Amino acid sequence: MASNALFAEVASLAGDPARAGMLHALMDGRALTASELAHVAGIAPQTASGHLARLAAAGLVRVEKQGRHRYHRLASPAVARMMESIMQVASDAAPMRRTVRTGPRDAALRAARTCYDHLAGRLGVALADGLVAGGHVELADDAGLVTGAGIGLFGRLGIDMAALATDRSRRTRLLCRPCLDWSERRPHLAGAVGAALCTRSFEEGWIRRIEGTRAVAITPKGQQVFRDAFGVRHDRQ
Amino acid sequence: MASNALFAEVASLAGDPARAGMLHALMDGRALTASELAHVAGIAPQTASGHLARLAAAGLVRVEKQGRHRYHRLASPAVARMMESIMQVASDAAPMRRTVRTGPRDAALRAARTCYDHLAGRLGVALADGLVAGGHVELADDAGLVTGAGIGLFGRLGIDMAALATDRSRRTRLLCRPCLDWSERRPHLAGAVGAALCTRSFEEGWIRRIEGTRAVAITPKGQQVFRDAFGVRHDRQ
DNA sequence: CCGATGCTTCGGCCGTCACCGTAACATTTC
DNA sequence: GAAATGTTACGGTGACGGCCGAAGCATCGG
Repeated sequence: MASNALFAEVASLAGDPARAGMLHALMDGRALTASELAHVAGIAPQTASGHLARLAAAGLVRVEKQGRHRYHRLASPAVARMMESIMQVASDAAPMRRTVRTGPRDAALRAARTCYDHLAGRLGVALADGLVAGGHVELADDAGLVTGAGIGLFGRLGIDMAALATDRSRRTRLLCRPCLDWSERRPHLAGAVGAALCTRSFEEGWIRRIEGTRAVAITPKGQQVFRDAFGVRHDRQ
Repeated sequence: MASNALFAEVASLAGDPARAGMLHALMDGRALTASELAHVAGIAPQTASGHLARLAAAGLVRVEKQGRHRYHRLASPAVARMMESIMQVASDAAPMRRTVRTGPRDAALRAARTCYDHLAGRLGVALADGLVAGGHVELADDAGLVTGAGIGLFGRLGIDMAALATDRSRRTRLLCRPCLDWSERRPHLAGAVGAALCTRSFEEGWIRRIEGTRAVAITPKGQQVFRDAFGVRHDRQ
């Protein structure tokens, strides 16, 4: 079977620690330069360059040259979903191993972070919980949908569900997807709705990025909105 | 980040051609012996044994000893979904490569096959199309749901939607999920409903396995049922 | 109890690949 | 134009890991 070789190549590319680190860093959906990626992976720039060339040739990342910089980003949401699913399997296996050493830097990540194009961590899970509790969203293991009440809520927050519909998915209620959180081990909101909610949160200043990581900080304004609109309590821990 | 090492380990395990072949063979959801897996991967039994030990230690496969045989199966649906998502990325990259040589043995696979626990290939896509066209199912990129009419249809086929509900997902309409087909590049039906439909199809003799592969053959009875219930025409090519 | 079968462990060979030093190329800035 | 910065190309080194042959354990059948 010819597809087997391609499969192995893709998985193998993701299987190198250095490349995995780079892909991980790209999971926030932003475009980074080769030097930045080399730094996060802890390798020399020329080594990173080679890795990135291979990742680009295989269609995992997309490069975009701009002046003397070359910005790299994940090639597609499909790649991000692949990363998620591998993380999922990895964290399933984790409990059986020795204690997962949670460094202090992980704390911010666990509190709130971006997961490619949507929000994850305790914030992401709390938002999903709040939406479910409020009857705005229904989530199952494999799928999710936005209710009529949810369409109204999102509309009031400036997210037009009808505008999110693509050619393929005209049923606006289906534009959401559960994404199992690797730190919380519970679902959070992904899909078009999750992405729109994340984008909106940045636009409105409800959250802001913490420099150099995928973690995000919740602003006072954000805490108020999340509490009022979604019923999310202040995250104390 | 500690999770990075686990991630790389899992991806790396899937990235070896021999192991990828074995995992691929396990994608039909059945349990196979170490010898069978060694055969499909084209390696010596002792080599396969080492691979399988590592896969089991990492939580990708589950072993089940039965007499002098040791049956291996995928550890969880999460592993199957990971495999699917990697295949997805791999097939996205494929068009850019040289022509995907489709051996004659692939023909049966393209016509109809199992994808872990549900049906894929032209049959799987045609079933999904028929269900959508008939208003029994709604499918978007990220999610799917069964309509009221769909619940009735599945009920008449002996699939009780209420019985499929788990603790987590009480909303029976959400028990379905689109799974992008690597050969057809269009979605087919996965999730609890897809799995139940596949199981039912074997029970009722609508399809039967083709020895030694994931491909399945559609029986005359099956062709009639698929045509009458789902509007699937006879698959000519 | 003995041979056959399925599976695993051990030891050694060999290819692959990640890595960096050095150097060249491209682009921006002064 | 020259220096600085970001990126790519090349060559050599070292290590990790896949592979098989041979031998050691389990289990089943006679």
